[in-house]
Amino acid sequence: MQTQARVRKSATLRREEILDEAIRQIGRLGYHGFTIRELSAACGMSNAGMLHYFASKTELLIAVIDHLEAMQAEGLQPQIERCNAAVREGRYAMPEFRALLVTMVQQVRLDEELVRLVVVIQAESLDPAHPAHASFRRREAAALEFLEQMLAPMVSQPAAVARGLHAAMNGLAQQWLREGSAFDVMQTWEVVASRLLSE
Amino acid sequence: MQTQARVRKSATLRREEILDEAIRQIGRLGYHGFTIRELSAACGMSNAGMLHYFASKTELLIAVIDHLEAMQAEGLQPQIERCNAAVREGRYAMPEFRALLVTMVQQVRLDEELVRLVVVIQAESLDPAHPAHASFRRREAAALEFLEQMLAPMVSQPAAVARGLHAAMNGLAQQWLREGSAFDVMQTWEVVASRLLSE
Amino acid sequence: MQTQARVRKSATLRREEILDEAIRQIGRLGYHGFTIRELSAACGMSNAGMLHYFASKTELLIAVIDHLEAMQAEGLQPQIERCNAAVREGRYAMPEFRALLVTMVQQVRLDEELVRLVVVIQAESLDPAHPAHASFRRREAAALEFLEQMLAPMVSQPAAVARGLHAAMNGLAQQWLREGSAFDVMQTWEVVASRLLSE
Amino acid sequence: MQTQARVRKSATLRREEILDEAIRQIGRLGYHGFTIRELSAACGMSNAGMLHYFASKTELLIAVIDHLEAMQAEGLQPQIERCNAAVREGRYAMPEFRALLVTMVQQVRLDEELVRLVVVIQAESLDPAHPAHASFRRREAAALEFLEQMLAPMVSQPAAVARGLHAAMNGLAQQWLREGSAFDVMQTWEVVASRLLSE
DNA sequence: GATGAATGAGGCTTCATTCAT
DNA sequence: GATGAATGAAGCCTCATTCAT
Repeated sequence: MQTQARVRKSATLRREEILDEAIRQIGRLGYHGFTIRELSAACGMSNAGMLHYFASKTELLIAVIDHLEAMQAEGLQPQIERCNAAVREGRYAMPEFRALLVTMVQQVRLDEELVRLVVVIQAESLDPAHPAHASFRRREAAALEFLEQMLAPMVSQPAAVARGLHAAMNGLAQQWLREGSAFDVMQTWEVVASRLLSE
Repeated sequence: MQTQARVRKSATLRREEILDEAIRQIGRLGYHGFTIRELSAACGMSNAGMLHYFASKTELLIAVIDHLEAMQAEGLQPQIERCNAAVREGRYAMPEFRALLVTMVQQVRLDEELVRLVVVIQAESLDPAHPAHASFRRREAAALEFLEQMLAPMVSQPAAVARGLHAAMNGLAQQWLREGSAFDVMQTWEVVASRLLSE
Repeated sequence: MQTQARVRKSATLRREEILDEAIRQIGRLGYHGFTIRELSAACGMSNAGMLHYFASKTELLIAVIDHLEAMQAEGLQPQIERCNAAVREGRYAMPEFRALLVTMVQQVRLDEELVRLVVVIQAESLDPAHPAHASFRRREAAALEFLEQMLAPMVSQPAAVARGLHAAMNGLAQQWLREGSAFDVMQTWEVVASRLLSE
Repeated sequence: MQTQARVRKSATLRREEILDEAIRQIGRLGYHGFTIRELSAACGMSNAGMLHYFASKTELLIAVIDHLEAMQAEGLQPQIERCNAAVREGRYAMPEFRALLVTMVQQVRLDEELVRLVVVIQAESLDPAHPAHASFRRREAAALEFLEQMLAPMVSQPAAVARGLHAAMNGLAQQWLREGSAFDVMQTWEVVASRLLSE
C-alpha cells in the first residue's frame, strides 16, 4: 500500500494554480455546482491539502472573485485612466471611452474562462443568500455609475444608455460563450455600441 | 368516524403547484443549488411524494423549462402572430415589432419569478453538461433567428442588431432583478431599443 | 455488486434498539467520543438510516438523556411517592427515605450500562458548552433540593448531608464501575448512608 | 538587519506552558474532545510545533497526568508524611488524618482547573480502552488502600469508610465544579467527613 | 527549535433515489 | 396517490500526524 508521492511547492505557486483551476471549475459549474473534491483532484492534491490554502468553499469563491477583480482592473486601468484624464482636461472623452468599451469586450475573447466565471457567478449571485451577492451588487453599481458619469456629456439619456451598454455587453458575452465563439463579437459590439451612443 | 380532510388533490393541480414552487426555488438557487427535499417541504409533501410526480431532479428541471416555454409562448404568441401577418402582407412591420419588444420586457415586471428562472438557468446552462444546455441553445438560436428575420427589412445590420436587442434585453432583466426593481425598466428599454433600431 | 439487504422494521422498535445501543456507546465513550458511524454499524444499519430517526449527533444525545430520565423516574417514582406520602401525613419519613436511598444504589447493580452513561455524561457535561450541561445542572439541583427537603426534619445539617449523600452515591457508583463490580456496593452504601444520617 | 524578537523560549518553560494550557483544555473537553489544533493555537504555536514537545495526543495526556500526579503529591506529601509518622510512632493519627482530608478538599478550591481535569478524566477513563484507564485505576486503588490503612485503627468498618470518604470527596468536587463554586465546600466537607468518621 | 505543506482517515450531514406499504 | 424507511454516494470539513525545510 503505497502513499501518494508528496509534492511540495511554494505557497504562491500553489495558490495561483488553485485559483486558475478554480476559475475553470466555478466558471463551469457555479458556486453551487463545483466541488472541492474535484477541484483538488484537478490540482493534483488531496482534499485536505486544498483546504490548507483556502479554508472553505466560500473562502475559495471569495478569493477567486478578488483575483478576478484584480485581473480585470489591471487590464482596464490604463484605459480608464485615459478617460478620466480626458475628462479632467475638459476634453471630449468619446474616443477614449469607445476605446475602453472595445477593450472591455476584447477581454471576452482573450480570457474566455474569466468571462465565463463572471457571467455564471453574476447570474447565480442574484440570490441574496449567495456569498457573492453583495460583492456583485457593488460591482455592478460601480460600473453603471462610472458609465453614466462618462456618458453625461456625450448623450442625452446617460443613465439609460449606461444600462444599455452594460446590459448588451454582458448579454453578448453570454451569447458568445453559449455559441462557442461562433460569431464575431468585436464586430457585433462595434455596431451595438455605435447605435447606443449615436444621438 | 369522520372522513379525513380531503388533502388529496387532482394530479394536474398538484403538478401545477409543484411547478410553481419549483420555479421559485430553481430561480433562486439554480439547478445545482435547489434540492428536492426543500422543494417537497415547501409543497407540503414528502420527499418521495414529490418524486411521484416528477421522477428525478433532472426531469423536474425539464418540466419546469417546458412549462416556462409554454407560458412565455402563450404571452407572446398574439404579438408574434401580428408581426408575421404584417410580413406576410408585405407591410412594414416596425410598429408591430416594437410592440412585441415592449411586451417581452413587460414580462420582466409581470412575472418576476419566471424571469429570474430564465436568467439563472440561462447562465448556468452554459455548461455543455448541464441538462438544459441543448434546450437553451436552441431557444436562443431560435430567438436570434426570428429577430434577425424580422429586422432584415428594417435595419442595415440585422444580425448585429438582433444580437444587440437580445443581449440588452437579458442584461436589463438581470440588472432589474439584482437591484430589486429599483429603476424603470420599461423606460430604459424604450431608450435602448430606439437607439438600437434607429439607423 | 450486491446491495445490502434492506431490513425494514417498525419505527418504535428501531428507536428503542438505537437508544439501547446508544446508551452503551455513549456510556463508554461519552458524547465527544462516540461516533454515529459506529453506532449505526452496531445497529446493523447505514449511517444515513440512523439519521432518519435522530437527525443529529446532539439530538441523539438528548433523546438518550430523555430516555434515561424516564427510566430512572419510573424505577424510583413509587418510592418517592411513599416518601412524600409520609411527609404529607406528618409521619417521620426516615424508613421510607432509607428505602429510597437503597433503591437508588441498587440501580447501579441492576442496570450497569445506564449508570455508566450517567456517570460519564455527568462529568463530561461540566463544560458549559456541552449539550447536556443545562440538563444535568437542573437534574442535580433538583436531586439536591429533594434530598435536603426530605432531610430537614431528620438531621441537623440537611444541606450538607444532602450533598454528602448525593456525592457519595455518585462516587461509589464510579468506584464500582471502575473496579468491575469487585466489591459489595450495597453493603458499603449501608455503612456510608448510616453514618451520614446518624446524628 | 535586526535580530528577530526572541520568541524562542527554553524547552522546559515551553513544556510547562503547554501542560498548563493542556490542563485547561483537557479539563474542559476530556481526552476525546480536546484537539491538538486548538491547544497549539492557544499556546501561540503551530500544530507541528506542539508535536515537537509531545509527540502525540496520547503522549500529551500521559504527560498531563504525570504532571498532575506530581503536583498533587507535592501538595499532600508533608501531610501524608505526618500521618505516617504518627502511625510509626504508635500515636492515634486522627488529628493528622483529618488535617490531610481537609487539605485534599482545599485543593478543589485552590486549583480548580486541576480538579476539573481529574474529575473529567476520572469518568472518561472508566472505558478500559481509554489511555488513562490503567493509570487511574491504579491511582484509585492506591488511594483507597492508603485511606483504609489509615482508618483501620480509627473506625470499625475501615474499608467502607475509606470508600465513602473517597466517593464523597470526588462527588463534592463535581458538585462544586458544576455549580460554579456556589456553596461552601470546606464547610460541607467538614460535616460529611465528621459524620463518616464518627462511630 | 519550529513551521508550513501535505495527507489519509474519518467526522457529521445532505442528497437523490428506491422500495415496500 | 403518497409515505416512511432505508441506502450509497458524496459533500464539506477536521483531525492527528508526517516530513522537508
